[in-house]
Amino acid sequence: MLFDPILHQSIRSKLVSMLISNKELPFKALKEALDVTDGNLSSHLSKLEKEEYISIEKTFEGKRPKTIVKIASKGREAFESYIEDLKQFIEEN
Amino acid sequence: MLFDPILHQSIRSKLVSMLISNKELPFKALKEALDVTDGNLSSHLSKLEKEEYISIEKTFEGKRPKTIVKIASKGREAFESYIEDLKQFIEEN
DNA sequence: TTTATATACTTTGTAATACAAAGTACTTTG
DNA sequence: CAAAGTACTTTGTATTACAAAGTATATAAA
Repeated sequence: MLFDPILHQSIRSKLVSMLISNKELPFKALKEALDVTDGNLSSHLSKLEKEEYISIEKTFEGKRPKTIVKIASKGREAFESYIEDLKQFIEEN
Repeated sequence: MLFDPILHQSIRSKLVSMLISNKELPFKALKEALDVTDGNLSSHLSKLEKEEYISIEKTFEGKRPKTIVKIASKGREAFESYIEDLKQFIEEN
């Protein structure tokens, strides 16, 4: 039984977890909480968006660009399954 | 908090888990249980051995080569920590 | 008895990943 | 208005994860 390869990665699982408990988060908040470089976060977000696990909304805060990230239903379901898989793995060990 | 990159991989975590509950296992049994190709298993074993998570013993069964794999103390400890990390992650979610 | 097939692996090649560095497009500040 | 800052994305690269091909020996078939 293989774990979901999209979520079985330290940064992405934490990222998705944050989006589930927060409804929406800006790029900067994610970057700081996850302690990653801009480029690294950008590529993880692109990957999650491509898989439709999250949605990315580009807005403005005053005159500055602002990227708002939200969980998508597919991402929420995948995360729940992933947690169940982890639970089962732990129970077996 | 990042998960141990050696263990945070579907095949390797399952492999190490098998070694913890089995004391020792031959190459073939691992290959069949994990449902991987020879090459893939070989490289995962090499990686775990390089990290001293496992030990690999080359013996013979009759005239045929036989590779016996065992958990090493470092691997056992790392696995226990990894499980604790997973538990904590689950509790937070 | 050479030839083929099987066993038990390891090495090599390659596509995908994870990351930082560099780049883009502004905006603010000295 | 030049320099520095903000908010990202794109590019380059080292590392992975995997299967295909290779190595070495053993057994079976012709």
